[in-house]
Amino acid sequence: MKNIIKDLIKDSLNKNFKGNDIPLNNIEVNLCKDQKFGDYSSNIAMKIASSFNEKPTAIAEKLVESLQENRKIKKVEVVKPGFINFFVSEDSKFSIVDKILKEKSDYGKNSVGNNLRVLVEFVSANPTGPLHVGHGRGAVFGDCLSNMLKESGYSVTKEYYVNDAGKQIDILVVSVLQRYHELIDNNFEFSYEDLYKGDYIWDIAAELHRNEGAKFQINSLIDYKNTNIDLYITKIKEVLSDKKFSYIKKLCINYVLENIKINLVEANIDFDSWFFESSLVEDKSLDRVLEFLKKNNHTYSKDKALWFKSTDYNDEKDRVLVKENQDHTYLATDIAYHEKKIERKYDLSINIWGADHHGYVSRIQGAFQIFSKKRSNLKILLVQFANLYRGKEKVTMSTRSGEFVTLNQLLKEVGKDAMRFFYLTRKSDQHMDFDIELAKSNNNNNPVYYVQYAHARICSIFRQLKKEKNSFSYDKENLINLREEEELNIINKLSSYPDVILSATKKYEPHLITNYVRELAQEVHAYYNKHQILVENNDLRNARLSLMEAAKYVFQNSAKIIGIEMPEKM
RNA sequence: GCGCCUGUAGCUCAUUUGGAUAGAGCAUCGGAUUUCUAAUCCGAGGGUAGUAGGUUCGAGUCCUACCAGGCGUGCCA
Repeated sequence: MKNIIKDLIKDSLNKNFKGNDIPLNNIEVNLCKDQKFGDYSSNIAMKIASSFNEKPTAIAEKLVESLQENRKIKKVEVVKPGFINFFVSEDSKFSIVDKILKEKSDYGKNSVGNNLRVLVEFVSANPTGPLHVGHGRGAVFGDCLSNMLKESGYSVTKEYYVNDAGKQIDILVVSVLQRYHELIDNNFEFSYEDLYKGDYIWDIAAELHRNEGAKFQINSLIDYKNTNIDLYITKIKEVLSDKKFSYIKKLCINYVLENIKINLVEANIDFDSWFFESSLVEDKSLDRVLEFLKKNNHTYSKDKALWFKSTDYNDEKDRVLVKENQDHTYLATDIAYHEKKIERKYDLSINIWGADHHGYVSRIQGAFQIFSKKRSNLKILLVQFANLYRGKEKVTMSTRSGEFVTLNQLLKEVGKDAMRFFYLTRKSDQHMDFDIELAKSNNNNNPVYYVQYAHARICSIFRQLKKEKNSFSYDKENLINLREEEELNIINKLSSYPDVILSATKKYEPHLITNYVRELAQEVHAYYNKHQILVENNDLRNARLSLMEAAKYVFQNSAKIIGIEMPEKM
């Protein structure tokens, strides 16, 4: 509909201002907030008024006069500052119901994606412990965004980047070894301040002990108790042998990743691909990328370290790729990983990061630019953390101390649907507060129930219809019976759904969809309360049922994108 | 210090690439069910959009300064 109006305006512009410099491809047509202004409006007259030195209203009048007749437009008006308001004919409004009933689960889809290959990388939490609520928002955001992109015709791969090669993993191994030795021999003092302390460390140690006995016991490290952690790790690898250390490492990573996968599945998130940092070292991609950077003058050596000239790309300072001790940094493998994304021929890479990583954006964008020559191919979206509250008390979290609320706990407390919906009601770059107590104690205040209830009510109507031994038969001609204000409101809402999907996708803003579906639920509840759907008159009843059936599809289609259930009964 | 993000009703947040009277939910108060599910609906009160300027037909939205909060500023990941 928007496009039809745009074309009409374009045509009229050509008639009136031919030869002049008018942005024909940039005509704005928007849905009206208020019904009294009509259904759609355009501000084109005000936009171009200054360049013709005429009053906006005068230009608007001129444009309206030469507008072509169209049976879908009932009326066109010019209002005060210079808006042109369009009133859509009833016929054309009803046709949206017909369209939905024909397209069903396809209603809302579009093809702007044109099958472009998109890689969405998200969560990517270090496999050093279970996912906690800090990861939740990004996880849900990334998953929903992927669903939206699919709906818009992109070919989407969801990927989790597993940091299994760095120092943090070694610390995890040491943490497990510590508990393992406590299980074998309490006198073995293996303490170190910075180790991981969660219960899962005990679980892994116990599994190791159960399966392998005392095979990994070591006795000669007490002298290194107070050295720095790097030295400590090196020493352990030496005493234990690299082979045994790697064995335990593999065990740890598998254990933690399994746990993460289970959590994600419970949150209705599944990944297409798990990319391991270690593979970049093993297949020499890292070496290759470092060589390329060196050769092309993007690096230099200083203080026995290799530096990346990230200041060439808006970074505040240059960054180290290879440390003095010849270990590579996280950045080095991350650059190799992004080079790999280009090599894997994705048209668009989307990274979803916690907002605390924003300082990292320019250096990765810079590196990406070096390999792709096109900056626009990498989109980095930052998701603000949700502050977690229990009542008035803020919950502080730290993976190290082991004091964190896991994603699993949150899922159990508030449920998958509520969690996903709640996370998605806010713009992702906006800080948000998540009060667990409120979400737990006040289930009926949760917006997700409001939406699901609207859908369940519709289903209930159809159940009642069956009970009355009646049936629903659809006839397009019947739709003219929909004359109530509430019915037209619902029709308007339903017709804007494809636009919402499109603009949510373009702007990477899933919250537009949760807002939309809540508004639709509101219209449906209001209608349900005021009007009886199962009326005596066959034509009217079928018309109303058609409308409800259409609404049902839109509820289901948006629920699929949001990733929640739409129960038939509550 | 420097950089990025944020500031909208008592609280949590919306506000469609700058549009018409800034909207929801929660909380408060008052109503609605012989009816397809009351997890619902209808109504009321509640605002200097952090502050001060600027840009223009028009600013919560863009620009500048200041104030307040968050994050970043590692040869950590």
